[in-house]
Amino acid sequence: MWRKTEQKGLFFCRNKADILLQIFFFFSLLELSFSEVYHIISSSSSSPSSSSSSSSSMSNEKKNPSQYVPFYNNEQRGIPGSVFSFLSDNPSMNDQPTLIETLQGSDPLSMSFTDYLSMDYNTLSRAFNVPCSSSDVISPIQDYCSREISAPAAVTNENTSTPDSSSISSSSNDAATQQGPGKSKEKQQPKEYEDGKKKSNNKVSKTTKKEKRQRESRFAFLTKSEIDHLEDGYRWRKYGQKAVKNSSYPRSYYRCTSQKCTVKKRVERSFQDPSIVITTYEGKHNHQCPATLQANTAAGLLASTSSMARQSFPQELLARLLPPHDNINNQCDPTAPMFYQHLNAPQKQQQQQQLHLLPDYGQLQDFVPSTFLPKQHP
DNA sequence: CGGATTTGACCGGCGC
DNA sequence: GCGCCGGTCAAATCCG
Repeated sequence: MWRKTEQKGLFFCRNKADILLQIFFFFSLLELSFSEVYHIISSSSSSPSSSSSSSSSMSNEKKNPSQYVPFYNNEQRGIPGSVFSFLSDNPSMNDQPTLIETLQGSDPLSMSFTDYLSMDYNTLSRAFNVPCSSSDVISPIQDYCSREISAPAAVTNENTSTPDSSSISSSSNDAATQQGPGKSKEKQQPKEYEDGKKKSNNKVSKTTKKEKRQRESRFAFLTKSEIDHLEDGYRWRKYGQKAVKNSSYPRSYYRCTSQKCTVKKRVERSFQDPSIVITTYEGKHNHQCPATLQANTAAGLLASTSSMARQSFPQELLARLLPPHDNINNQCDPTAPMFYQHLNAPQKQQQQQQLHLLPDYGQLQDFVPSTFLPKQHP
């Protein structure tokens, strides 16, 4: 599925913040919150403090956020620092504001990864204490975003100038706002939440629409790809295509094919850089990712209950996902063979063979550099 | 033949 | 009120 896009060169981690954003994006697709992920980590951790934390305690009471948010800067609070240790590899980390401190006024436990994806890139960068050059960050649509979600902003980098790189962007507003000068910003999707209703039944008051509008989560990301419709593990049905003003590339509209799932996405190409695909997701899936389910079933990892299925996957994922410092430090090395696009033919073949031996992680296989994946021992 | 895609028509919001 | 535009519908068409 995503292997197609890998061959075209999909994601490219430029720095730690990019990696984090991609991880966040993945977890957002799983609709996992920090607390859920931390619980998954802690339940498998060998440390006494974390292994003793039970699921019941998690669900029954709301404790200090520092106990559940892995980015909290204090291992003495029971955080499995090794898991997210790459986030604090800076010796002066203790002097830096933690994610919690940075996100003043936010309840980290109540935030999903989707919420974090909606944060400002600078905020994330500060919170994670990762470098973020000024040229990496643009916030051209923050004003628009404020209409819908409290503090989202575009998250991307300058890599449109680097041919083989791609960026990941998070925003609650319409990705099309990045395309053209201004015109669309005030007119973005006033009725896109009226999905599935007959036109004759669409007489909904403005206030109702506004309320519904605020409930929907939405984010967009940019991908350098020759393929318009990127596989993300979910099944989509195309229900429309429109020409985009000031762009020679059409915009495609997709709807999740799962029953009662109202998630939609739009796919379009940037008219400024046609090699960039702008994918805008809207809403949250009310079901599991079919690709994940399939992979877990095939690998015999799928538990009988959906809750176990949700946990087993990221639990293993996190153990594999987070690399040692050396790997992280190498992310900025453009020569590092992290993705197919950087591999020569034999390497690509080898990588592809390895991937075929692995469980299908759906979109993760594209988010996570191949070096993060477990090595296959004969 | 059933599901997915295409594509023209239609609707509603918004600016003028 | 009118026209533009984004978003959606649904019949026609395609395809495995």
